[in-house]
Amino acid sequence: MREITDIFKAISEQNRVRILLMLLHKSLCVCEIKSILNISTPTVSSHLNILRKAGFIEDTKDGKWINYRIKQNITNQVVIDLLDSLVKWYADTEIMQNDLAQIEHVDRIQLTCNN
Amino acid sequence: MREITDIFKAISEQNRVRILLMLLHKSLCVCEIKSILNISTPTVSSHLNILRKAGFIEDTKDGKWINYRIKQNITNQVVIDLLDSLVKWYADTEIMQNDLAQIEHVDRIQLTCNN
DNA sequence: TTTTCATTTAGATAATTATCAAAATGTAAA
DNA sequence: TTTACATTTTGATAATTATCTAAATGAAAA
Repeated sequence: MREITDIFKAISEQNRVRILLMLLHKSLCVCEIKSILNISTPTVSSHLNILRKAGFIEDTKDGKWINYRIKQNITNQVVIDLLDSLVKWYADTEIMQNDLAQIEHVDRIQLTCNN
Repeated sequence: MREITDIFKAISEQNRVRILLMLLHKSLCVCEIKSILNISTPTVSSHLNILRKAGFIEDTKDGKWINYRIKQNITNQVVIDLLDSLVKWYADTEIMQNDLAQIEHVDRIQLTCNN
């Protein structure tokens, strides 16, 4: 029971929902997410950790960067159902549309990730 | 967007999920809920207020008591979908089975609600 | 009209959470 | 083997939340 409410808690914060919606369209590194959400790197890292523990995402190494993406083989039915629903529920929101437009033009090479 | 995360917040707390699952089977008053969750009356009242603001429940008067029940004409699609999923997600949990067994035998007349 | 009693509100407190700056880590490139 | 830099961890702080007791409210019954 605690496990399920932790999944709900994970999507109860706007920045984390924005991260999930972006990752549903494209894998991203911490500094790319930071550049869109305009919050500090440690805060992004903390949100990613919460989403990972809840079972939504996983990470893979890519040179200097760590790519975060939606988990590949999800077995938890709550997580499966919620990922499926999130796009539908947030489709009409302006913030999601803006974020998705922005990730198309994000370039990690040009980002200075510590500032 | 804020409105949707508030809905997730509402179901991110175990006592509130237990209340929703019970109300999906039977309307209940504050003191009946209190007798099952073993928390104080004001705390139950606060949880019900959060669930009401999120759009899950409504209340009707019944003599001395106020009956809380699942909202009758829900238009918010997130709330509709979540109520539909909650039973499925929690069906296997021991707490839910215990709670549902208990509400069958609850008798508001015998409960002393202020203690 | 007074009393009773279910519920809500107020006020206080302890726990949790989102956040940041600074320091640590770890790895790829020079 | 240094250096550079993306990310994580640490430590601190402000905001939010769950909870309680005590007081207030409001309506039904006596």
